[in-house]
This record gives sequence, structure tokens and C-alpha cells, in this order.
Amino acid sequence: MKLGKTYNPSDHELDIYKLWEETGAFTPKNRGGQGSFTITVPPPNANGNLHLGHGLTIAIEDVATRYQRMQGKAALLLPGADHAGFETQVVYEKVLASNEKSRFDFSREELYSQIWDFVAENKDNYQTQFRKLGASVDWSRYVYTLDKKIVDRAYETFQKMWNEGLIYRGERLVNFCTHHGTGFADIEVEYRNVKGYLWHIDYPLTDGSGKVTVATTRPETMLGDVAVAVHPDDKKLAKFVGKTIKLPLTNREIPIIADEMVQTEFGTGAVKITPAHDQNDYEVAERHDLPMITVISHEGKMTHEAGDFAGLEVKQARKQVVKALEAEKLLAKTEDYEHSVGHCYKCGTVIEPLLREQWFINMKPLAKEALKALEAEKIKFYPDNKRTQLIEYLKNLRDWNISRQIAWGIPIPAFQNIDDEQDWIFDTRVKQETIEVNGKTYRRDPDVFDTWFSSSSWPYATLDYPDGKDFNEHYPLSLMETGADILYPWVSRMIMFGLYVTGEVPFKQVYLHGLIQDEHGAKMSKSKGNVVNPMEKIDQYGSDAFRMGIIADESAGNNRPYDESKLIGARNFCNKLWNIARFIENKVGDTPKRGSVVPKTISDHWVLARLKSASERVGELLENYQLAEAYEVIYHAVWDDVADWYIEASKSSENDGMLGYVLEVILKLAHPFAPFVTEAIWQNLGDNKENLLITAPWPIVTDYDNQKAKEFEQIKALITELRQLSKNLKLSKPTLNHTVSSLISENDALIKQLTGAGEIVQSSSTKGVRLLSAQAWLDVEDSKLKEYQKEITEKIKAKKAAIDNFNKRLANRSYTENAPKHIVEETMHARSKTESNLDLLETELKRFS
RNA sequence: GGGCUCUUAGCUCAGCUGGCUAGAGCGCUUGUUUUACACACAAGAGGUCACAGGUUCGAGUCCUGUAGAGCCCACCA
Repeated sequence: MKLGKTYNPSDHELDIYKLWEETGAFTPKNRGGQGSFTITVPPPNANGNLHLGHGLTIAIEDVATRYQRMQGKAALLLPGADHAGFETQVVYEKVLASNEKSRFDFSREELYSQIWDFVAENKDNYQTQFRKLGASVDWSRYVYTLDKKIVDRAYETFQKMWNEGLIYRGERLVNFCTHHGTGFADIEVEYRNVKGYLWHIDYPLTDGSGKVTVATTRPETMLGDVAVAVHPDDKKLAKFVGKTIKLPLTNREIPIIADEMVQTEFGTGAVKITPAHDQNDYEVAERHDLPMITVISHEGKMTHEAGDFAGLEVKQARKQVVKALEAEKLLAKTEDYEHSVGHCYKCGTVIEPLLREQWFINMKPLAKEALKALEAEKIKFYPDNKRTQLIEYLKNLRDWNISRQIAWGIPIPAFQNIDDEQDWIFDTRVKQETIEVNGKTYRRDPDVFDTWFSSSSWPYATLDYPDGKDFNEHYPLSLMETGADILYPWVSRMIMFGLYVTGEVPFKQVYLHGLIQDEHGAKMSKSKGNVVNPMEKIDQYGSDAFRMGIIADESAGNNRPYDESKLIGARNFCNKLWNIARFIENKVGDTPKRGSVVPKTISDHWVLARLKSASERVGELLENYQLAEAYEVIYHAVWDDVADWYIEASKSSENDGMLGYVLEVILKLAHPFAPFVTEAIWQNLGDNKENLLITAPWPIVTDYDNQKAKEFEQIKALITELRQLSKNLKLSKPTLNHTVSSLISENDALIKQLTGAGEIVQSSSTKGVRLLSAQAWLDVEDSKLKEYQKEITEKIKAKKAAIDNFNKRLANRSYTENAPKHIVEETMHARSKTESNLDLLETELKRFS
């Protein structure tokens, strides 16, 4: 089949992907490699579109997987999709809003089934996009986070924790979004700096002997104050401890207590204690056994405890309280004040710390095991500093609130005795609202799990823990590759859960990629309109170009701006591969003679040397996940070594077996990065239908004669020098004289081909310009030699500087004595070579002047 | 307050265990239609590796400090 002039990705990509899929190429199968290689793809939202980060994830994971597959390992890239509880419900609420409905119009069951259908409608979308990216995932193992096996694992884990006392239910301060009506884990709260005020309020002592001034950013919470705290050693304020205060705007009397948490130098040195709405205050109240008064409801309104202010929105209440205090002349001062306030990461509503009953996991024991594993380096991190970072995080880990008050998620398998609030039991009959156990009636907890709770089991749940075949063969995973931003919420928890449930680390390596920002380094966001859509880029440049372009800038852990020029470079590279194939097809036909590789010319030996080194180097780099560097090595092996040198050289002396072989090797090398174009070529050349490139073995390059390879290097240097001189001296078809170089005479056709030299003759004439790379002279008219003088002078200068450098180093006895022998030898070699070049140049200069 | 990064060519970045006469892509300059490719070929220009010290025979690479940029965590009433 004749290949077209340029590679047009869209002509091939769909067919090629279909071919892989239909032939079962993605199914893990050991082809002689050592063991298995396994990655579970971090599941994207089932209803969403892939963004650039997903594109990068797939590119990295697929390159690694394809490389390992070619190493003969049973390679598995396992795809999945996430129900993404809260995220998806938020999206669906927007859909409802556009139909002038809200979640309050439906029961949780109704909502759940509506969202189920909504997601089902959009699920194909993401699968199509994975295919466009060329993800070599095994679709037969596709897992959805609401699949039975995932839910079952979540329930088992919950039960195990319950039985072992790691799960507790308690009324604690919870980060609550009053707009979305659900609590969050600490880690999900987004803190932002907010300009506000620090209000100083006078609290009169009950005995009338004076006042204590407190400072607060939230005056409305004073209605829920239960004490005022001062530092026990505070020189001015400690004397008030034990007295009481008549709390303004209420008729309550509250004590003044001493607690070390108070910082005397901050604010007024006296802190109002509102345990129901502040984490610190909550802890103080626990220590001092104080009551907790809730004045803000889960809807963000003041409760009946707020007296006259009941029913007001928090913001309104704040204004009203300030006004009332002013009226009573109790507002001592209002200062501008910037501080950090928790916000809902979806809607931006200020997070209210509210007292709620929720399920918590005691994280200490889990973190302890994870710390042990991390400190023992049981998991290799790319980059390693993320491991250190995770260790610090785990040392200070707090308990995890896993209850969410939303519909879309996995129901928590816990039921409460309707006659005894304290009596909770574990039961998985969550489809029923009430169950009977031992003659008692229990009502289901209406909440669902935090989505991260079930995703924490991802590595083993997807592989059919505990007794599935996959679990046996593929666990622990070889690699967990994901965004550095979910190191804490996901990676840390997978490690803890993996250790807790399976007793093993869930993966042996972690690769964390950074964020792709826009071209100016700003975060991409829909609202800014600076989002780059990977699917559009694939349509524009092709899937391979997208993959390589996005990887070309990648280094573990670092954020980097999106750079389209890299995609363009990669697109050109695909075209280069295509045209190499086209050239070779013209020479040797559709069926390159694989297997009959006999290197004859020095360029044959040389290209084998280059390809061998590239193949080995790429292997090393990929084992270390230095993807951008591996890509660069392949890029230059293909473009410089094969296209610019080997193919050009072949035009003077063709070796069809070699051409076919060289093509085969570069297609294999490039395949992990550019799967479509390489497979498209492979399929076009000969009958490869039974023999796909995707499952072909990684090339082990055939033997060559190193001496001959080196000879080509010499000729290469000669050619480069000739081209340089011809260009600088504006020569056309110059004659090259050489004395007795058999290398030159044997390769005169090659030299002529690549330099446009006119004649190459063996002669004793030393007329013209002496080359540095060989005992040869380029025949140049005397008139042109004048122009060359300046260049020689400059070259001489550079050589002298270099020699000075070498001399300095070699004169230093500490260097010659301490540096490794081969380094010193290299230096000496370099010096003598530079010196002889300098000699030649100086002789030349003398001759000209 | 704590932790972690980053600063190398006009732009975006590599440079892993110190040996560099510092690399790549894109851009730029000059020339070329040459048995596939102008998404091309050939030849070039361009950097005191943020700064200051230190360790070392030798530092872009290790250490300390300074300046600037960023990310994350924390109970900033």
C-alpha cells in the first residue's frame, strides 16, 4: 500500500484503536517478560469530559504500560470511572436548576435514581475520549465506583473498622456548607484570605466591678458564648478568673476561665468561647466541661437560641448584633483585619463549623502503619520529596469525617434504634429504610460515604480482593500515577487502607505529576476561559502529537505552563516517522525483509550502534519515569541518526535488509509514545495483522562492528566540516584532495552524496584549505582564502582558550592524583587533539599570510 | 508559624549518583527545492546556569546564607 505524502492522524486513529481492541491486545498476557506490570487509572468522573490533566495522566500511564508490554510483561492498564459523589450531585443540581427545580423537590431515593440515569447517559463520552487518547486499557476489566464489588469492599472495610473500634459516631464540629447542606472532611475545606474586621466588644462583669474586652471576627456568635478565656499568667487579666460576665444581648451569665490556648498578645488577650461554632473553642469547652449552645443552623440561619436574632441569615445577624452592641455602647473598637476563612470548594459559601453527629475514623492507628511503610521506603516516590511531605502530613493527621448529607453516593450501612439513640448497628440492607433486628426497629442512617472512603480501596477492590485471580497476579500495583494535588486526599488513604485491609502497600511506586497551567502560568479554569481542551488538540494535531507534546515538558511533581509549540514539534515528528517509512517503502516495497540484516557499509554499523544505544537508554529512562528525556532520545535517534544521516547515507549505497530493519526498530522505540502512527505504518507495511506492533517485543539491536561504526563517525565529522566550509566560502562542487586515506577513497560516493563535493582525488597537492577532521585539503581559489583568514584566527583563539583550560587542569597535581583515571585520560586525549588541531590551524594561517 | 518546590538561551523546559568546552523543542539569522518529508534540508547566532559565601583537584549539580516566584499545611479569637 502506498503511503500518502503527509501523515493524517484522523485517517488512521479510529481504525487502529479498533484493531487493538478487537484483537485483545490490551489483555494482559505474559510474553516472556518478568512478572506483571499494573496500573489502575485514577477514575475520572463518569459524567464529565476529560481535561488536560487527564490527558497527561493517560499519556504517562499508557507510555509506561506500552513499554512494559513490549518488555513481555503481563501489562494491565485498568480503566474505571468515578461516581464522584458530591461533584456529580452539584452538576446535577445545576441541571435541576435550569429546569427550575431543586434537590429539595425530591427524596434522596428519587435523586439517586435520577443522577444514576444522568451519569449513565454521559458515561460513553469519557470512554470515547480514552480511546482517542490511545489508552491501552483493558475494557473488559472496566470498573465503576458504584459497582457491587467496590461497594462490598467499602462495606467490609467499614465493618472491619467498626468491629475493631476505629469507627466512632460522635457529635463533633463539622465543616458544613449551608448551601449544599453537607459536611466535609477537614482536608476538603478551601481556606481563603478574607478582608474583614476585628470587633472589640466590652463584656461587663456581673458584679459591676468593670469589664473584660474580647476581640472577635464573628460578633454574631457571641450569642452562643459560654465563657470568656484568658491566659492563666496574664498579668492584667488573670485576676478576673472565677468572676462571671453578664453576656450582652442575652440574659445569660458566663464564667471567666483560664486556658493556655489564649495568646496574651493577640487581640485583647481575652477570648470569647463559642464551642458550637469554633474548633478551638470546642476544645476549650471540652477541657472545661462547658455547655455548647448552637446559634447557627445547618441552613445558615440563627436558631431560637439567638433570641431576638432568630431566623436571620448569618450575615444579617452579624450586622444586627453589631448595631445592637453599638446602641448599648459596648463596641469598643472596630479594626480592619485580614484572616483566613474556610470556604466550600464548589460554591464558595463560607464553611460553618457546626455540631453534628457524624461517623469518624480514628486515623492514628492507620497513619502509624503508613508512616512505618513510608519511612522504610516500601514505596518509591517520583519525586521523592512527596514522600517526605506525606510523612509530615501523616504525623499530624486528624480523624476523618466520612458522613456526607447528600443523595449521590454509597449509603452508609448503619442503622439506629428508633427507641434508643445510642444504639447503632452495622447492617448492609441499605435498600431498606428500616429493618428489624431482635424485635427492635432500626432506621437507616440517611447519609452516604465520603467518595474518598470507597476510592481508598481502589487498588485492591478493582483487582477482586481478596481471592480474585487478578489480585493474585497484579497486586500490589506497579505504579500509582496521579496528580500531586491528590496526594493527601487519595494517595495517603490508599496507602493506609491498603495496609489495613491487605497487609501490604497497595503499590510499589507513586508518580505524581504537577498541574498544567495556562501558557502564562495561571491556573486553568472555566471561569477564566483559559482552559485547553485535549480533544480539540487531538483533532488539531493528532493523538500521538498530543501525547508527546504534553510529555515533552513533563517532570515529576512540577507544575508547568501549557506549551503548544511542543505539540507542533511532536506533530512534525510523527510526519517524520511517516516519511521515513515512505522512503523505505519506495526502496524495499511493502514487505521489508525482516531477519536478513547484514550490515555492510560503515553507516550500517554506525546506525546499529546508535539504535542500540538509544534502545538501552530509553529503557533506563522509562524505568525511572524520565519520560521527557526518553522522548528526546527517541526523537533524535529517529530524526538525526536515522533520517538525517542513515537514510541520506543509504542514498549512495543501499542495503534493503538494513533499511527494513532500521524502520522496524524505530517504530518499536517510538511506539509507546506515538502508538497510532507507528502501528499505522506497521500495518501498512506487509502483512502484520497477526503480528501487531503493540505486542511486539522491545528491540534488542543486532550486533555490529564497533570499529566500523567509529569510522563512520570520522566520515561524519569530515562531511560536517566540508559542508561548513562550502557554505562559508560559498563553494560549489569543490574538489577534495587527500593524501593516502583509504577511508576517504572507499567512501567517496558517500561523501559526494552528502556534501555536494565535485571530485575526490588522491593527490599530494596540499593546495587550498586543510581540514581538521582528516588529512585532506579542500581545493579553494586563493582569492577566497583571504575570507577564510578571519575564521581561522577565531578558531585559533577558541582552541587556545580550550588548551589553556586543559593545561590548568592537568598541571594541578591534586587533579591528576585524585580524579578517576579515565577522566584524566579523557582530558589528556582532548588536549592533544585540540593541540594538533591548533597546529594545523596555525600552519594554515602562516601559509595564507 | 511549619513543610515542600522553583530561579539555566528570546519563550517553555531537560540536565538523575559532582567530571560540561552547559543541552532540547519552538522562535531567530543565512542558504537550499537535493532519490521520503517546507510539518523539510544544510550552516549558524544566542547562556558570567538568580546572587554571595563554603566544601572539593573539580560545582549548573552538594552545603549555608540572601533576594525573588509558587504550592501545601496550621487551633491568625
